[in-house]
Amino acid sequence: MKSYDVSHKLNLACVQAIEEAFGREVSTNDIVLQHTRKDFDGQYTLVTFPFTRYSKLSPEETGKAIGEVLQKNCPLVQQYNTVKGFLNLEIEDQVWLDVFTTLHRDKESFSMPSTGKKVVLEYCGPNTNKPLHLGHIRNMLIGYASANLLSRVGHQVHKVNIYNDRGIAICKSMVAWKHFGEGNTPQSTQTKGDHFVGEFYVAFDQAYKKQVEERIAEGKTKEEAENNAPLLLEARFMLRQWEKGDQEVIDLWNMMNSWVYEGFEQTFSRLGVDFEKHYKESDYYQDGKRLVEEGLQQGIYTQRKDGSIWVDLTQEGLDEKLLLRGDGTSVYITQDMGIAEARYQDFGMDRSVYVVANEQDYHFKVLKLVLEKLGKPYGKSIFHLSYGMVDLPSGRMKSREGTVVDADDLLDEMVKTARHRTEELGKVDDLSPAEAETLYHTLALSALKYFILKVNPKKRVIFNPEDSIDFQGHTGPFIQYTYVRTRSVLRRYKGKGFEQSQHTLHETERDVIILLHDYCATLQRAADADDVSIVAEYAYQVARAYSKLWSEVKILNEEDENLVAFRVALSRVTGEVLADAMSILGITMPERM
RNA sequence: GGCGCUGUAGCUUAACUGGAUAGAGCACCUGACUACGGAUCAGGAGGUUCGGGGUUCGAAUCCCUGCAGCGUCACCA
Repeated sequence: MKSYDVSHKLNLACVQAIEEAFGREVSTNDIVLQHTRKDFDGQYTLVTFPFTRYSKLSPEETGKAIGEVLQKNCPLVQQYNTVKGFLNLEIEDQVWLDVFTTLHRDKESFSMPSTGKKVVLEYCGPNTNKPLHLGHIRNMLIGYASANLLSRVGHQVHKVNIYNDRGIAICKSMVAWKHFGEGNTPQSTQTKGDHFVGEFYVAFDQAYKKQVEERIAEGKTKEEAENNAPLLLEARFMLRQWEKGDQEVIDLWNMMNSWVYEGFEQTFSRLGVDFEKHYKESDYYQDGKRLVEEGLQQGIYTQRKDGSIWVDLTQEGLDEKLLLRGDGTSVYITQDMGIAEARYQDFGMDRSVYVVANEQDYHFKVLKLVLEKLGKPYGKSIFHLSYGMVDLPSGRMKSREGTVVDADDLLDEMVKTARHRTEELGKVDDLSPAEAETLYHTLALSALKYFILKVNPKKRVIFNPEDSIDFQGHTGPFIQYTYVRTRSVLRRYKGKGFEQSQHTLHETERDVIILLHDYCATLQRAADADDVSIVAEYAYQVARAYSKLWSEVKILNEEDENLVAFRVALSRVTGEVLADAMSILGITMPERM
């Protein structure tokens, strides 16, 4: 809660006013204060319906009674008006000017105190047998931005990644490389490592399909053919060899995975995301077993005749769930239990956030319950930040059908578009080639990141590769452009610094100040809701309000030099808030564009 | 089939968690001091918030029901 928070002060004033007017104590939580709609006079509106039962008056009369007391007692309130059950409060301009003076003068005005809470946030979680795609991009952007947001509101955040680096999938790539690779490497073929390995995953699938067809032609049933095609048998054999620790297989596996990691690192860095630690499934997949044994000892889990271990979640409305196979090998959830434990040992976090698509909602419900039943502190700390998957107009992306939107290709495409648009406008023809390239990259990423992050993470999104992503309107580049304007003003201004002002506010000035005033509360709301799109939406509103101000008042060409100093200061703070909000989203601001 | 998620202008979306006449952007039409940066601003047109009930002073939001799409219910990960 900031000392300059007008709505908080108003909230308290309303509580007192209601007590004075009707002799009833109400809680601050009962007060619904909202920003006044544009069509009415005022900046805050109190909804008075809930208080009619105390006042025994009509909603409108209730509002008048409260408004009367507020006008008399509360120095913030200049005037009031009522419309039906809504009491609109007009705040003194000087209040807003004082708020702005604080925002402008006090370097700490947008900082937030440490909460002392440790958060581990996992995102990305790719398989190591193929390159990253649009789904991973959404995951990474949401993950990275959420981590920034949580950190911005005072938590200590650790970003981690999990590599799904073992299993049948990577074995397929390995088998295919042995057969068709001819000893080639990413270096020898000038191919990005993850793409290189991905090509063999596709090659496996094609060769496998061919084998299946041949065997069907030989008179085998479809099922027979699919289950016993030599390539598949070979991949399964390789998986078993891997689990046995066969050195040749392990070496091949290490080599191919290292190619993939190198490729991933390039994409991470291009996208501007990073991790404090990468967990590898292969290092931990055995580790959950001890926890399962523990649960079995405590009688929380049950063992069947075949030796498999299960947890009964029917009381919780779910099913019975397998935790350990009859032969003692672990399943997906077993390893996630182990990794949760490892993570707690590494970081001792208060909260563990998993940024994973909503197709795994059920899995995380189970994981949380299973660990809670064990009484582990990291059980109840689990939060699945479940986001909607990215689909194409034709439905789900399918690698087999080649409809996957590749992350690197999409980035290339965006940079190309940014270059075209920038060259078309011709505003920065004097930049050096290197500066220009940096700018195209900055704009391209802004367009892409904003496009994805402005949507509520929970919603499923449909991405049409045919439609290009906009650079105008409700977009990242528009917000960057607004920032660039504020920078342009600051570059040109040679006058004195702003101290304070007492002028009558222009409507657009008031609108901008109120938005800046709301910044910290908005960040908090976004963090509480684990919804970074709230930050994106806010940045857009600020940019729009400033653009409107730009068109309606003069800044540098205003005659009153105090007013110029004020508007320059307003431009500075606006620019800083825009840059800060966008940096949470992982978007950087150019000085010119 | 059980469970879960989603459904808002042609398209992409917002609505501060139950509040005023559902707010923007794109696309379409019209206009903007020879401009402190026009990647902008202003205006127009575009809505049965999937359908039907219910709760409430008040519902896009909560409850019931139907429809559509998707996910999940593997000794896959």
